[in-house]
Amino acid sequence: MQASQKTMRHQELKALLQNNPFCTDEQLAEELHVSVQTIRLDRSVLKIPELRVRTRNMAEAAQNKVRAIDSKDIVGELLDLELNKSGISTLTISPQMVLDKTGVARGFYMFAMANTLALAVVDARAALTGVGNVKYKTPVYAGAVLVAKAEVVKRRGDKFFIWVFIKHKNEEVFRAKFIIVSLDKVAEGTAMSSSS
Amino acid sequence: MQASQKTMRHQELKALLQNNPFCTDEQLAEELHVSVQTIRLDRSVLKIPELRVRTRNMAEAAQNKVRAIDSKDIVGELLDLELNKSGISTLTISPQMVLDKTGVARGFYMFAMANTLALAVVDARAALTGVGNVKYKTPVYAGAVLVAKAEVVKRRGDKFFIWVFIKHKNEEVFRAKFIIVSLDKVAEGTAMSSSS
DNA sequence: CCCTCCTTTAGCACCTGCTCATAATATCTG
DNA sequence: CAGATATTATGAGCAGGTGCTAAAGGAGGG
Repeated sequence: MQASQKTMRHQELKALLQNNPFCTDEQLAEELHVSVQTIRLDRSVLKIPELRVRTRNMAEAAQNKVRAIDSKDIVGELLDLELNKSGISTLTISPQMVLDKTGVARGFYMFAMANTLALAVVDARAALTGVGNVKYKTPVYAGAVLVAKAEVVKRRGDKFFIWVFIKHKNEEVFRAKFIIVSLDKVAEGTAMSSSS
Repeated sequence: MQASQKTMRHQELKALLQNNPFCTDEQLAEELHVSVQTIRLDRSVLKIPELRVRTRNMAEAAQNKVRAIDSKDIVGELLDLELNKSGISTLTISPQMVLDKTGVARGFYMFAMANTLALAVVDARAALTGVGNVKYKTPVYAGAVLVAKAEVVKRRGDKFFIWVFIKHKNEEVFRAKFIIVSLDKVAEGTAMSSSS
């Protein structure tokens, strides 16, 4: 049960291409100490296309895909939702989300997560954030799986008072209070009163 | 002075590649009703690389772009900075940053812009946001060019109290108060003495 | 009218990074 | 040891070019 060198090589191959997709078979062969033919065979087994096709796919995908980030990746995924009452979402901190210097996640990801969840909770076709009040309690590092819970604590007319807590492994890392203004009835235009 | 058909063809060539970069010389030749050799010659004059290189450049650029989005595109560009005192940055709201339903910019872009600016102002190798207090005053739509001004209003030890105002055409659309905690001891070479 | 200059084409050798097929070795396994 | 499996070698062919040389085609000037 030596996990057949082949299988291991396949893993390595995939890993290599992961962090450098622009690699010719020749380079891969050298890296893995096998012949070019072996690499070709491996690629064909693993259904990995040749360099040019890989490159091309990336270039094509890039034209459309680039923008996927600013919705899903930033705001997390909704797990549970009770309109006008509460909601739960998760977000995994990726290495791109942290500051190089400290390795700590940029604060606005937590804000975005909380704010988006708060907006989702409000049962309105459109809603805007009026005020926000946030507190960062503990730094968060890459890889952390955050869970946010939002709760409507008060409602006055078109204004929803919502609290959001974000936890990482049962430790609270962030909390926020929002006042969300529903634009549902109030037609477009100056819906934002938000007294100062 | 017939603007030499050649020059016109060059323009057309560039235009063609603009909206379909994945085009072989052969296809281009057919499109422009000239021979492949002419296309090659034109490309070489215009310093347009061959298909494979073009594709590759795009793919490579895409890799960086993904990263560029969550830093630059979200947080704006720094225009002016006086460490420990003030800073100014701009951010243009792109169509991707708005909510489909209302066309209003997602609130966390303003938050991210303000927060990042506040952090930049603090003259420390590392700093974290402690608390934030934000208020959205007016909705912002795509195309808006936002200008944020940050000012340190108070400093107590490692805590900086910073106010940030974001304006769009002289109208205040957002304001925030942050307490930023510096993780440095005391920044060296500070321009401002500031009581400690 | 011919001659010259510029543009456009053509032809050929070569390159990279493959595919596809076929065959010859290694290497392990029962 | 045979047999299977894994690896390597070999050769032909393809796409989409580069680079170079050379020839054909006007269009205008003298």
